[in-house]
Amino acid sequence: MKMQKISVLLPNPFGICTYFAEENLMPGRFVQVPFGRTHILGVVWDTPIDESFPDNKIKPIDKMIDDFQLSKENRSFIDWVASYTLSPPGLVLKMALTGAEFDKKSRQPLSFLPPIPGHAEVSFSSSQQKAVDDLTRQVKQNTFSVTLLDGVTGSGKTEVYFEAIAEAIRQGRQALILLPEITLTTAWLKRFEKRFGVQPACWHSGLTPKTRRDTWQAVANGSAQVVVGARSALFLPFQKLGLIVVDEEHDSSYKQEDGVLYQARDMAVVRARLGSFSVILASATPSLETYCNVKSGRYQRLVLPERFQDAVLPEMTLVDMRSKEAKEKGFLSIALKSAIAETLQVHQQVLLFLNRRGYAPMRLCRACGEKLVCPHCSVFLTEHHHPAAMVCHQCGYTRSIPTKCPACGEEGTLISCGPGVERIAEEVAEVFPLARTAVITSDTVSNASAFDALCGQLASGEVDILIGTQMLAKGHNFPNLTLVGIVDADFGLSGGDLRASERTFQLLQQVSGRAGRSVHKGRAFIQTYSPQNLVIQALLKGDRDVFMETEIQARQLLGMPPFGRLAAIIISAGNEQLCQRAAKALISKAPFLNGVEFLGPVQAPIYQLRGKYRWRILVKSEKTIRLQTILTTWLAQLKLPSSVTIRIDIDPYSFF
DNA sequence: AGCACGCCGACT
DNA sequence: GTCGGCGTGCTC
Repeated sequence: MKMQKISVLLPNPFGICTYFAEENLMPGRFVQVPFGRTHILGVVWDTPIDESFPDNKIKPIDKMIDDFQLSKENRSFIDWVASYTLSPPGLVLKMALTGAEFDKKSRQPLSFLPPIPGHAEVSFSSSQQKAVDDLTRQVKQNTFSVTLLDGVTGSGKTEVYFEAIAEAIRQGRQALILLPEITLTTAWLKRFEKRFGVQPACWHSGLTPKTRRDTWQAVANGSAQVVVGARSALFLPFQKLGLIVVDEEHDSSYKQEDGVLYQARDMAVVRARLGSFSVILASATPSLETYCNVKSGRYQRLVLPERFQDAVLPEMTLVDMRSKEAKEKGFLSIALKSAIAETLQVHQQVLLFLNRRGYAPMRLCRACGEKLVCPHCSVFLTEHHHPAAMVCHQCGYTRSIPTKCPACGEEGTLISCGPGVERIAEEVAEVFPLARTAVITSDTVSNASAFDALCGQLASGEVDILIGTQMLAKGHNFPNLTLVGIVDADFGLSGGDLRASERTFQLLQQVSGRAGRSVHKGRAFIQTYSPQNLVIQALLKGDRDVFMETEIQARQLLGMPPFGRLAAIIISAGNEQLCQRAAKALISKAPFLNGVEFLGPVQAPIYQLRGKYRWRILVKSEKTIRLQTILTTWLAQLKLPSSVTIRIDIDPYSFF
């Protein structure tokens, strides 16, 4: 029989390889092929055959797999993401094949019951109904569109986009909902079940291999009609995707920070464009990028006003921590402490927010000035009391809390600097010994059931004071929670991060919004050392749009995204000299081009991370320039030692 | 990315 | 004398 050559994309950095097949297999077919000493799953790709590759090195495929195909839409998406992020297409395919296994058949495959679009009849206010009508019309049209669903918690965003999902199901198409933190969504799943009568398929990193395999297959064969998942769900092999909802679209966890570096919210829009369907971006505090896209008319916007007249904004009080009367000792101001006392008096609940895990962010020797740092990273070790240890928040390195200074050997001279949530809990216990407190961080609440248990405790009034990190920003409303204290509003404002202000504003606005979503009037106390700061002022006035406009102006002036393009080049190596030399070599080859700037190299803010030294180069260009092409030609010019790794981060979110 | 081969330190 | 560290080389 005559052998045909086919191009197969493999789920590894190699990507496209040529194989022999007995027939001309069409792109999208799954095949098992020999590769090195192993046999792996690949997909016949659209790429032309590499005729320069010698025939005698081409192996025949093992077998073809008939169960599924990877549609043209999915293949284009993989190619698009690869070329945009400058990642090998094979690594993007790998994300799409996580869970794909064909030889293993589940004995009892998980079946996903079809969601029932008309399971529950929902009544809407007139503005909600208008949004529902708009969104369902868009889903019906089967054309590409992006809509920002703009409304605070409690405005009925979820219920509104549920109707768009119902419409997609009625159209016989699949729907995908992306959520930032998939582990803490029991409440969301309950609402879904109430509306549709069944649970949707879930996709996240915590799935068992069996569930993963079953879910992958159910998505591929279309029997899973609705999938709710973390960002990686975007790469599932949907057969007839008709809607993507990105909930909490501003959430920075949509940016994948290792492996293939992509922004799931943006890629959702790309996926929808390739498949000609609608995307709904839902948020109470939209990202600046989305806000700008609405302004320019690229995205539509539907605003949901509060469902109830009350509970609009909590009463905001700024506490200037520079003033002497603000505090006597500790980290809670007199004003905040008396507000806590008042709240406890009337048996209402308090939330204290501090975005710092552990007891203290640093330990310092007051005899010699030594600070405890991580042996693998250039950061301070955070002191934790529960359990007691010094922990590196970058790499996880853990050691005991020393009793004497490791540098000068003095006994008892190490002091804890600054507060973490545990230290706030300690102060609360001293000042309010009778109050029942709970500390909520990723250290204390590691999974969905723990979080649910805690929500239950809070709802039933078993907790008076909740102390926690940003984990508390989201989640349901507690009607009896009427006071929010932001312990350190300035946290996150310093540092050269492009989105520091934006993120802080979003976070603090969400946290303060936890107060008084109920019949009771809510109050928020914001402790700050920089009361004149734009973010703090905007927060105080609750004026999102003014904040956004000012931030837009600042970014526009600097040519920063979304008004310009940005890529970060991170050069890392275990050998310090080698790393620096590579960085210098790279910059020396940087082309001189109009509208493109190469900034750096500089040592990364966290110079040493997990034992690797790191240098950074930032490339900034005008919006009209395709940065990827420039980067590829630039970086192809020189061969670096194999012990030096280069990472390209298009549209970077992290700058350390 | 895996997975091999290959050349130098602490153990039965 | 071996087990094993991860440096570099290869996979259609």
